[in-house]
Amino acid sequence: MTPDGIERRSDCPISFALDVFGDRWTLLVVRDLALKGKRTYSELLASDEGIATNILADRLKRLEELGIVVKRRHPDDGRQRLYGLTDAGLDLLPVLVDLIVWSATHDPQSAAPAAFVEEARRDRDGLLARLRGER
Amino acid sequence: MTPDGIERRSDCPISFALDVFGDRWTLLVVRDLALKGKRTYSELLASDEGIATNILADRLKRLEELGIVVKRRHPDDGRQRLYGLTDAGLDLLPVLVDLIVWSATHDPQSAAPAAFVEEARRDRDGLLARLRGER
DNA sequence: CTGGATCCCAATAGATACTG
DNA sequence: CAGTATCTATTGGGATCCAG
Repeated sequence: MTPDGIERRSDCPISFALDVFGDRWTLLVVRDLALKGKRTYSELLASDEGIATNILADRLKRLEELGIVVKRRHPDDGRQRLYGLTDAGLDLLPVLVDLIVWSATHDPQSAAPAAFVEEARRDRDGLLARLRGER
Repeated sequence: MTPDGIERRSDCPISFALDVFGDRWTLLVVRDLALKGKRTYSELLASDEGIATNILADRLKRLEELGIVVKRRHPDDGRQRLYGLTDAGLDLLPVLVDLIVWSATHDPQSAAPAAFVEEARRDRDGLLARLRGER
């Protein structure tokens, strides 16, 4: 156990990334914040994959502790919280784009948007800059 | 359940990728084959992270079924098997490189090789081409 | 010997019911 | 609405067994 709360299995950077994202839900939360414009707990809870509420709460807390997500109060409605990505979270956009391209290429049933994939292949840097700017 | 044995939680390509790689071990096996030059079961078993033998056997079987890994007999020693990546496996190199860069940037205790990370930032395409060629 | 398969059991993840 | 509690299912570590 280290100061940031991650149990490192080795000093390999890929291993560290898997200690953070190596489960079936964490990166889906990041996806919803990074690419789907979701901001509130209920929006995140209504994912297509049907994330359970305890899992969502756990992952949001963990991502917040890791400095990947920030939680704020809604300026108008004090009950609501707004979730967003930090710079460290936005830096995951390359990983998300790579995963989309890989799945589009190798999943026989891929439903990845063709225009997005084509742009990712042709002008990856431009796409990433645009996605980052949209936040 | 689909023909390829993956249970899709949705038709999202990121979700599909996580259905395949969303655990703490699968991508470590890919890493050892893609970047560490490991080829045999015993070499893979001796990872820094201490993968258990049942987990390694399970992940190799799964990756083979998914067309990401190929298993052959050793030409000289019939007892040994040689594992390697298919093209679909090599196409994960971008993901691995992105994860290394992300960890190098955001892990306060990162031990990522500085020269590798610098090259990934400066000439990502060149690095990927070279890594692919080395296999 | 290498490359697994199997089993037991502990630990963790996750679905569902419930609460402030 | 935004979580917590509880209960169950799955994963994984470690030992052992087995086949070529």
